[in-house]
Amino acid sequence: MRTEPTSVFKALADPTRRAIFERLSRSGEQTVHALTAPSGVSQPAISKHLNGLKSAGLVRDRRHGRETFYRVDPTGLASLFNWMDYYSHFWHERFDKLEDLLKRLDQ
Amino acid sequence: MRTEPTSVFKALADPTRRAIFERLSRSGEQTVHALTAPSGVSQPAISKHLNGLKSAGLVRDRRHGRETFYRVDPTGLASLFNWMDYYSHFWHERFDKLEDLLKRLDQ
DNA sequence: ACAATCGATAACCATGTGGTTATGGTTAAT
DNA sequence: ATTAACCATAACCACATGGTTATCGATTGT
Repeated sequence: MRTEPTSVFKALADPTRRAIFERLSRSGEQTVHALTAPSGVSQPAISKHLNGLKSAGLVRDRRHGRETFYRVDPTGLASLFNWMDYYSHFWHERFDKLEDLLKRLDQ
Repeated sequence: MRTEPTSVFKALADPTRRAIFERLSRSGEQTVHALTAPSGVSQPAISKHLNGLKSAGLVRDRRHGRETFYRVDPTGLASLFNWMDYYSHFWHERFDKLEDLLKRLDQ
């Protein structure tokens, strides 16, 4: 695959946008209204952030009446996983599994 | 740990900066001069990018005479690994290993 | 001693970005 | 039929960002 991960890195570089993504990951599908409430920014700001996440392939939307539900698209992180997996070889050849690295970093 | 990964995401979101990081990963320690040559941008631009990577904890520098050598600091990616590991639980509960997810995404 | 090289910094510029308020189009509620 | 709610878009603003050229201090080479 090896797709260009720039858009994904950019989308996740903003704390507000990452908070939206994390909330959708934890709590599942949410309306714009529900995402706006605890965010501390205006509804148009949330709409723009959601559009950014959508352009990066990280979320999908579903219209139902006057509401729009957003949910995480897990495949959107493929480029990120690929990038980290690919370059981890150069940093830590001694780790033959990414999982091992994760365990060590947790300590 | 669960440190704030914003600075790392930001640092890697720029293609020029990511190219520098990737080159340092592949080829090891490099001077600013060596990094500037194939980059397509000016030396001050490279210096600024290196400073950004350094602030994010992704590289370290070593002065030797009039040259400055930069190298990857592998621990700088800890927050990124942590973030991805933590949230991968919410996306794909059925994957009990991150490694499995990587394999599937490669197809 | 003098000249050249390396790399960081300053000053500047164009563009991008994250926020706002205002508004309009749909849909739901009264 | 009106009114209210939901969400996207437009217009705008302040600031960040990625680039440039000019320059300077420090080191190396002649």
